Formats: sequence, C-alpha cells, structure tokens
Amino acid sequence: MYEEYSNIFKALSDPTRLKIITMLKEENLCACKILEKFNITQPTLSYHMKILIESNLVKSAKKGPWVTYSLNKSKQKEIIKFLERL
Amino acid sequence: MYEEYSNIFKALSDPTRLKIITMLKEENLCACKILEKFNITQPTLSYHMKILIESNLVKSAKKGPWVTYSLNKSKQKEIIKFLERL
DNA sequence: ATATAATATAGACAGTTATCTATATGAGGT
DNA sequence: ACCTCATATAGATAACTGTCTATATTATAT
Repeated sequence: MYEEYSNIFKALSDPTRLKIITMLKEENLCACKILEKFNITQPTLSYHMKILIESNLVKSAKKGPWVTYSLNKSKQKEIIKFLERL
Repeated sequence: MYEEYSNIFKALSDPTRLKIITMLKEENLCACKILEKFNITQPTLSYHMKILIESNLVKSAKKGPWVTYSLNKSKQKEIIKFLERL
C-alpha cells in the first residue's frame, strides 16, 4: 500500500512529467504534440509517458500510427482521497 | 512551479516516508518512537526526516534532548488543491 | 513492397537516492 | 565535569533515474 502510493508520487516527482499532466488537463494530446513543448528527445519523452501510464495517472489509446494520451481522472481522485485521509 | 511541486512529490515518493506521514497523522512523535517501527538505522531515519522537513510536509519542534515531529496540515491542503486543479 | 511518420526499445552514462558505519553535537542528570 | 540518551553529519557505496544515440516496431499511403 505504501509501495503503491509511493510509486504514484514518484511518477509525479519529475517536473517534466508534472508539466505533461497539466498539459493533458487542457486537452488530450499525442506524443508528438507534447514533444513540441520540451527540449528533450523523443525517446526521453517516451520514457516519461511509460512511467505515467504504468502509474495509471495517464491513459493511452492507439489511433492509427499515433497514440493519444489523456488524464485518468479516477486515479487523480483516488490520490486526492489518499491525501485527504492524512 | 513544476520544480517546487515535483520536489514535494519526491518527498512523498518513498514508502518509508509515506508510512512516517501516516504515523504522524495519528499523533506527534519523536524520532526514537518512529524508529521503533522500522528496520532502518537512526541515521537513515534522520535522513528521511530531513527530506520531509525540507519539503515542508512535516514540522519539527525541539523539546529538550528530543525532537517532536508533526504534520504540516496547511502544506497538505496546498498539495490537495494543486491536485484538484489538474 | 517501399517509404514515411509516430512511437518504443536497447544500451550507455552521469547524477541522484537510500542505505550503511563511524563520528559529532547537544541536552539533562548525577 | 562526565555520562547517557537523542539526534545530526560525514563519507562510502550499490541501486535507481533521466538523459542521450542508435535502432526497432508499427501503421499508413503510394
């Protein structure tokens, strides 16, 4: 349980990933659109997206050759509940 | 701003620190009482407490030879607000 | 079938983290 | 002054993280 939530907070513990999440709040985006906003390489972004998806903070949907990312609102609510219980 | 919050989440991203925080939810504790609940050395705990304090998640008050730790409720609320805005 | 575009994976590497042992500091009691 | 207890700091080290370059995979269009 501590392991589970510490992993979620680890996913949130990088500025790049936090910024990605705030971008996804506005609209669902493909990786190439997200990439435009950062000075990182495509494999580095792919690495970050993997972490966000494995933590269930972000959902992905393959649409043809590209992948659309969106926030997982229910996970977000779960984290807020966890913090409120503290 | 992303840097600031990512640092707070980094403080929350370790199972030991998360458990410490949930312990402090119940009652204020000195380091020696916290230490009893873990299989780590005293310097390791001291290292974790420093991270929690530097992130402002936890407050400390020196009482004689020991230090009493408590949750910083206002920081907790601040994080919840941040997450709610996502 | 080939070319192109989007994304993922592999491997390398520098920097950071969590842990330890050993030692220092600080406060109280005798 | 000295001893004891609680906590902090220093230094070492193995494991993990974020980044890169190079390459692979996957889907679409020609």
